[in-house]
Amino acid sequence: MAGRQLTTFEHILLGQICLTPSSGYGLKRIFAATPMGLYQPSSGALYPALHRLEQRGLVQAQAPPGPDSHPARHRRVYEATPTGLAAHANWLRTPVDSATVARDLGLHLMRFAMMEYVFPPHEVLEFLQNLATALAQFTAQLEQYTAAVATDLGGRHPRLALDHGLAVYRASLRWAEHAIADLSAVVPAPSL
Amino acid sequence: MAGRQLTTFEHILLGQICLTPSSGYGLKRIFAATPMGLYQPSSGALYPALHRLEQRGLVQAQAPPGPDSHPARHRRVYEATPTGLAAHANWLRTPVDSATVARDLGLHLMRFAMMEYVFPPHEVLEFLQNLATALAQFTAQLEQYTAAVATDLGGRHPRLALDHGLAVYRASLRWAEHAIADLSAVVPAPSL
DNA sequence: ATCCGCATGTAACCCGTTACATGATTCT
DNA sequence: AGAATCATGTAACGGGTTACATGCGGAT
Repeated sequence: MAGRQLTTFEHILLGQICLTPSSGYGLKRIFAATPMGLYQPSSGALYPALHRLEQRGLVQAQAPPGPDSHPARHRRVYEATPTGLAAHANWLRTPVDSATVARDLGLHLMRFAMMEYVFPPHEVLEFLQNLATALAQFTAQLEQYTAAVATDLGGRHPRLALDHGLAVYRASLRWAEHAIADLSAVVPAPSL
Repeated sequence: MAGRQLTTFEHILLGQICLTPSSGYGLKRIFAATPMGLYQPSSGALYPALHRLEQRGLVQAQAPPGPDSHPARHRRVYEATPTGLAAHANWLRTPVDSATVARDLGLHLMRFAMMEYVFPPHEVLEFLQNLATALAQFTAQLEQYTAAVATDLGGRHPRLALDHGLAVYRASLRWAEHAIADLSAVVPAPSL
């Protein structure tokens, strides 16, 4: 039934629509307003992606509500179908892989931002815990690699570049731990 | 003369070849061995890219050196042409834009790693200084944005995600400052 | 003799970018 | 009425992924 799996972009669109029914243009504005629009989708990416989501039955354009004359012609507001909501929740539950956590960090943060009203607190904490574990593993591997090639690195720059990675992922790990503490404060604990 | 500008991927391939003449397979191995091959190029991306670089006259396959029987059939080792070296140096000199420094951080680190034997120390320091400035500007903007939307952020997660960005880019900035200090120690200063 | 790793290449497919086209709504 | 903005769409193009094809070289 399901064809190939969704693009990252499609997943993010679907997530936004799950959060708030939106039109294509509305989504564009959201991307533009978002902290420093790191990615500004083009029309040629946006509208075809929405059509694909619609064809899969993950979203549907709201039927023009105005029963009168010309019912909101041209404006297509999409909302998520039950299938779409399920697909989105499923995506949010994708495990964090320590081998690719560095490459996918931005994506994981996106997922974290989107799971606030979809997951119960304990599942959010579980996600953050997995993220922290993956980051810890990754940094450990990086340290190990650094130690292994300590001498025969061709020059100072590669070593400094490694240091950068280490510094950044450690900061990310500290953030994850802080976020866990912050969110745990509200939800004291699953009582056991 | 020059068609459209090179892909990021093409620039990185060119840079590697400038550093060390390599075959396609050799480049593949380099990517695989590099700290956790965040990106593993496929044959379908690698070989066509090398052909494009060759057609532009940026690299050229070494003539089979063995004058005897079958001169290293099948192995194509590329080396950079003067044009290629110039294009690479030019790419390394691309300014760091504070508006996109977050998106391009990985790329800038890649460039930093590659400029060790291409640039004189003072130019490397200049690059790091520009990077630091851009990161400082970017984090300042992020802080400003955070303050502006402090109240009407819909939930806790978006705020935490912003905190993550801030933490990471601050770590990057600290690294840049550290790298400047580290490299300046060797090159005391341009004497004025 | 065969199997595996080296090494290069190609074709189908998909998606994002660029650039353009088009119509509706609102402001002046 | 005319301009700017809202809003959706499409065509050409390019490049990356997947998957496959091919040939050479050394190992068992």
